[in-house]
Amino acid sequence: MGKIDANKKKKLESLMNTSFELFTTKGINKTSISDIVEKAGVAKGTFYLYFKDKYDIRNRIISHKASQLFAAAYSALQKTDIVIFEDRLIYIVNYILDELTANKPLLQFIYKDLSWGIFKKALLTQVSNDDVDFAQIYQKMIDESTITFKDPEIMLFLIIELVGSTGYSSIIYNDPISVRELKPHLETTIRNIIKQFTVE
Amino acid sequence: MGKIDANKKKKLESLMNTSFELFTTKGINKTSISDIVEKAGVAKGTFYLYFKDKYDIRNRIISHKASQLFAAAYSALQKTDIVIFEDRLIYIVNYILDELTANKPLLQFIYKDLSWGIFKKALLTQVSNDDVDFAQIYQKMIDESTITFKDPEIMLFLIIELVGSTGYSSIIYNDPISVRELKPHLETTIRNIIKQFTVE
Amino acid sequence: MGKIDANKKKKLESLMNTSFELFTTKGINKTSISDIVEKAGVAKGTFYLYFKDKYDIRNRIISHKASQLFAAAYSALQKTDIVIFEDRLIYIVNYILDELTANKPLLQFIYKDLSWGIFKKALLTQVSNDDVDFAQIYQKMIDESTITFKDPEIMLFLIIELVGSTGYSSIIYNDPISVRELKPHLETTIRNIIKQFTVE
Amino acid sequence: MGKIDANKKKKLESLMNTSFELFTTKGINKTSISDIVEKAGVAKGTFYLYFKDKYDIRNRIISHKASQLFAAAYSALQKTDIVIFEDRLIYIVNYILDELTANKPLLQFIYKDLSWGIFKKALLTQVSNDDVDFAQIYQKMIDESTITFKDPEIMLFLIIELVGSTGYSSIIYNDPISVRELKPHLETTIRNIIKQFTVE
DNA sequence: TATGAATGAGGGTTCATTCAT
DNA sequence: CATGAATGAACCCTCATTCAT
Repeated sequence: MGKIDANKKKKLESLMNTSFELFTTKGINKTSISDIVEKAGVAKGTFYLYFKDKYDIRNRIISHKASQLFAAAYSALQKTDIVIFEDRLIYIVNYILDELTANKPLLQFIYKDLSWGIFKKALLTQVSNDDVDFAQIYQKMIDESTITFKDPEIMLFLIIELVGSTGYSSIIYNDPISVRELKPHLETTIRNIIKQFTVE
Repeated sequence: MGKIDANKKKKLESLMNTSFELFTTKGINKTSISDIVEKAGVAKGTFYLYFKDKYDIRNRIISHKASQLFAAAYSALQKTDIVIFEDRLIYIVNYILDELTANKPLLQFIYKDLSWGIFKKALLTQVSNDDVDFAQIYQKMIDESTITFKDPEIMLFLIIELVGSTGYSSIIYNDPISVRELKPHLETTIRNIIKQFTVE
Repeated sequence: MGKIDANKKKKLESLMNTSFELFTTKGINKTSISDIVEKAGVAKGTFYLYFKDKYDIRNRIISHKASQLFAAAYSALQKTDIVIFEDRLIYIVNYILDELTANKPLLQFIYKDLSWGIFKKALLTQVSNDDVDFAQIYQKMIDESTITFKDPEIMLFLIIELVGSTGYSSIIYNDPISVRELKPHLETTIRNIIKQFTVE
Repeated sequence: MGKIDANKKKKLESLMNTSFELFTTKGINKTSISDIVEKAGVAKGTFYLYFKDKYDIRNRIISHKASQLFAAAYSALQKTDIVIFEDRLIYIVNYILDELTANKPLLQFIYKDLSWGIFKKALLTQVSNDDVDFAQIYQKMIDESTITFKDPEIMLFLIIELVGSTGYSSIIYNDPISVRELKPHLETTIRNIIKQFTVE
C-alpha cells in the first residue's frame, strides 16, 4: 500500500470514527456533514469523495460494527470450552447483550431508523473484505453440532428478532423489565425455539 | 357540542388523516408541515394550534391506529367461538398480521424511527378517552382463561416483540421468509412461550 | 362611573400592568400580544379594543411612569425644607437616580428604542388628565426662586440629557463609573450649568 | 492577497454597505436578512458565512463608522493650528456635530436601540486592526496639553454623553432647539466641565 | 486528490391581526 | 363589548451539494 493509499485510508477511517461518535451522541438527524468534516479535520468536499451521503456512511459504519461485535463474541466463545450448541448460542446472545448494555449509544444507533435492517444484512452477508459475517460462524456452529436442524435460517431469524427487539427495550428503557430479568426468560425461550427446529 | 367545537374536531381530524397519508407515503422525515397544511387545506399557523410539532401529531396518530387495530382484532375474535386462550391469542396475532400485510404503509409507519415504542405504549396504556387499550383486553382474556400464568406481562412482552419484529421483516421485505411461511413457525413458538409461562 | 366603565378601566389597567411587567422582564421585542393577553387574562381581540398596537401601549405606559416618577420626586421634595433652587433641582435628580437604581428594568425600558423621546415628551407636556407634567413643576420652581434665568428650557434640556445619559450608563453598566461615584461630579456640573444660565 | 481573499473582502464590504443603507433607511427591525442579501446580490447562506446575525453586522458597522468619524475629525484638527486643549476638543465636537447634521441617518442608526453603547465601546477601545480608537487620540491630546486633569476619563464620559444626547435631540428633532442654537451653550458647558476637572 | 466559499431551496415557527360568533 | 379560532405572510437559519481553484 503506497503512501497515498495509506493517507486515503486514514481519511476514510477518520471520517467513519468521527461520524460514529457524532451519530451516537447527537443522533444521525442532528448530525450534519459540516459537523463531521469539521471534527474530522477535512474539507467538506472531501466527504463526497468517499461517501455518497450521510446514510451511506451510516450503513458502512453499521456493517463494520456488526462484524466487530459478532467477531468479538465468537472469539470469546472460542476461549471457553462450551460445546453444546444451545449453550454456545446462548453464550453469544448473553455476550452481545452485555456488550450492548455497556454501550447503549451503539445499540441506539443500530436500532434507530431503518438501521436494524442494515445491521441484519451486514450480519448475514459479507459486506467488506476485512469483515467476517455471522452467517459463516453460524453455519460452522451448526456443522460442528451433533444435532440436525430443519430450516436453521428461520430459527436464527426468530432468535435474532426476538433477542434484538426485547433486548433493545430492556436495555434502553428498562421496560417492562431489566436485561438482568430478561435473560433467564430469553434463555428458556431460545432453548424452546431450538427444540422446535430440531430434527429428532 | 357547538358548531365551533364541531369545526375544531373536523380540522383536527383533517390534519391527522392528511398527515397519516403523507407519513405513510413519503415518510415522516420527508413530510414537511407545509405539505400537511397544504393538503389539509388549512393555514400553517392552524397546525400549531392543534399540535406541538410533527412528532406530536405522529404520536397521536400512532396511538389512535394502535387502538383501532387491536379493537378490530378483538371485535373479530368475539364473533368467533374460540375459547382456548392460546387459540384466542394466536387468532389476534394472525388477524393483525393479515391486517398489516394488507396495509404495509401502516406497518412501515408504526415501525420506523422510534414509533414502535410509542405504539407499544399506546397499546398498553389508555391514551385518549375514545380509545381502548389492549392491556385491558389482554387482562380480560387472562381472567377468562382457565390457565394461571406467572408474569403474564413478560409473556406478552416476548410475544409482542417477537411478532412485531419478525412480522415487520416478513411483511415488508419478504425476508428471510414470507408471512405465510412465518405464521406456522410463529404459532409454534408462541404456544411454547405460553407453556413456558404457564403455572401447572 | 358605571359598572361597565369600571370594568373597562380594570381591563385597561390589567393590560397596562401586565405589559409593563413583560416589557421590563423580556423586553418589548420579545413580548408578543399573545403573551400580554394571556397573562392579563383577556381575549386577544380585546387588546385591540383598547390599544392600537404594542407601541401604543408602550407609549402610554411610559407617559404614566414618567409622571409617577416625577410626581413622587416632587412630593418628596415638598416634605423637605430645601429652598435654594440649585439644591432643589439636585435633590430631584438624586431622588430619581436613586429610584432608577433601585428599579433598573424601568430604566432599561425608558431608555431603550426610541422611548427616551416619548419619556421626555411625557415629561414636558400633559398627556393624560390624571397625570401631572414636570414642565409645570419646573416652572413653579423657577417662579419660586429668587434667581432669574435666561433660557430656562434649554438649561433643563441640558440637565435632563446629561443626567439621563450618564445615569443610564452608570446604573445599567456601572461603566465607566458607578452612580455613587457619578453623583458628586454630576452635582458640580449641574451647578455650573445653572450658573451658566443665571442672569446676574 | 489572493484572488479568493480579495473576493471575500469584496463580499463582506458589499454586505456591510448594503446593510448600512438599509438600516439607515428602514431601520434595523424592519430590515430582514432577505432584504440585505437580495440587495447585496449574494445568497442567503453567504450572509451567515460572514456574520452571526443582524446584530453582529450592525455592531461591526457601527464600530467602523465610529472609527471613521473620529479619525476624520482628528485629521481635520491636525490641519488647523489650534493648540489649546479646550479649543481642540470643541473643534472635534463641532466637527462631529456638523458631520452628523449632514448625515442624519447615520446618527439615527448610531443612537437607536442599544447601539449607543456599541458606539462608545468602539470609540474607546480598538475593535479592528484597521481602525483607530479615540481613546488613544484623547490620551495624546491630554499629553500634549499643558494642563493636568484629575479623572480625565470621567471628564470625557460627561462630555460624550452630554454632546451625544443633546446633539441627537437637536439634530433629529430640532427640539427643543436647533444644533445651531445648541452649539454655543454646549461650548460653554464643555469649557466649564473641563475647568471642573482641571488641577490647578 | 483536496479544498472550502458559495449556493438557495426549504425547513420550522411566530405572531399581529381579523372576524364570525 | 368580548371572544379566540383562524389566518398566512414573514421571519431566521440550516445544510446538502457543487465547483472553481
